[in-house]
Amino acid sequence: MARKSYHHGSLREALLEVGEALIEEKGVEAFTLRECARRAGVSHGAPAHHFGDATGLLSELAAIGFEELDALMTRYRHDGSPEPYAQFVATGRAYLDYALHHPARFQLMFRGEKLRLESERLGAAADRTFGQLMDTLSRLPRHGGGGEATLTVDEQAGLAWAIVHGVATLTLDNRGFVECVGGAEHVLAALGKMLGAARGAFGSGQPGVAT
Amino acid sequence: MARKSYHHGSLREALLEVGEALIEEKGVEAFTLRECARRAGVSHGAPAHHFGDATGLLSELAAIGFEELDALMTRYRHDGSPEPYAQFVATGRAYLDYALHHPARFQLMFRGEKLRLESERLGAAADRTFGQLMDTLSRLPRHGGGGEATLTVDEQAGLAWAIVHGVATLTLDNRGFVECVGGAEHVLAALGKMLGAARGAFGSGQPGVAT
DNA sequence: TGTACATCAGTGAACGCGCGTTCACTGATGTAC
DNA sequence: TGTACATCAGTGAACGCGCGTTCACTGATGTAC
Repeated sequence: MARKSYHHGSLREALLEVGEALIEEKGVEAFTLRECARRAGVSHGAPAHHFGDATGLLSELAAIGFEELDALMTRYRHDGSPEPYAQFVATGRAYLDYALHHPARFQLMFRGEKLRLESERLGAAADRTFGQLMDTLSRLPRHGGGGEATLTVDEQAGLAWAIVHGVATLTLDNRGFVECVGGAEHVLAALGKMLGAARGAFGSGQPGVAT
Repeated sequence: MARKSYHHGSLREALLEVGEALIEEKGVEAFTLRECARRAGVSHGAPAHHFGDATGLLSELAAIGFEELDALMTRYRHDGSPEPYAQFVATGRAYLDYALHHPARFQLMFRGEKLRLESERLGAAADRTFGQLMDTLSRLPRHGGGGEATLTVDEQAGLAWAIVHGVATLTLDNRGFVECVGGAEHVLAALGKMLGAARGAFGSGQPGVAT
């Protein structure tokens, strides 16, 4: 790992890798630029040349996170049936998988703390991800009747997003949830069942099973 | 506000009040014992006599939070119809109201960071709250068929909890959510509609409307 | 009622720590001519 | 091909900051006799 040259060569990438490992290991709160520099084997002033300050680096990490999540959703959707329900389930599955496999980055991305929200890359990546989410949900067929019980696209999307996000954050943060109702898989399976029964509200297509 | 005596008299309570204000104002992460002491007009060593360290004080705050949330749920349930759906909606409503009115404390309670999880008062209060949640949900009638689509108590509870928690955390943390799908009220209304349509899965009683 | 003593609550000075930030610097690299 | 120069990336010492923790202390309070 010893550097030969005075210049690192790819310090930017190295800092991102090391920063990722750091938050995954000790939590977002424990993140410091100095520790990052230390792990990258570089003096503590060096990171400033690339990221300015800690928020800069974390925002970049969050942006990468959204890009990955977006790609994961696309992949899951592509690998499954094109049927709207299946697409919806694939998207939710990707969201949940991402959260459970990258808990610290998920928190970084969705809590929005310590992020420079004006960051162009971050904003674009987040918009693209949320856009894909909304797009998938908007393709679900509406409830046929057109009466009072019809859910609008927004309502449908909000509920679906809330369920998946709720399962993800409760599973990550809350022991009580896991103890009381079983793990995320358990709840996901229940969601599949409910979608079957509730397809009147969520649209009239075939229910996709979440397992 | 000047103290007459050398002893504060009710420093413990004062520190809790001041700590509450501090996290609500600057976020849980910015909480320090020294700032607490400063605001209570007391030397920075004094809090140690009552709480040991920062985690001790925060755990006490979280315990109080659970006690309040538990009481709020009880009140909402008591004020509404005894019908199972209404009870369920009242519980969720209390959960959401609490989160939106005490965002920092809600985060403190549910993220579980910086808490002494062995704390007796905290554990008891949390258990009681989650118990009430589960109890309310378990009274919802089961789906009649008994077939594959039947949700168990745990599944039903997990889904309901996840929805409400998801709405709460996304509303608090995520600008994108609010922009894409409207506010918490909007989503709650949608939940009411969906419950109507999905009552086959959530039980066969009267649907309660969440608005 | 008074005295002696133990206990408790709050003080304030001191310590070491790791942090972010600054700054003059130096080694490496690229480019113009 | 060589030289001169600008620019960039990384160095390392120094600074001030607020934090938690420790410790000997002192004022107040309660209790035993």
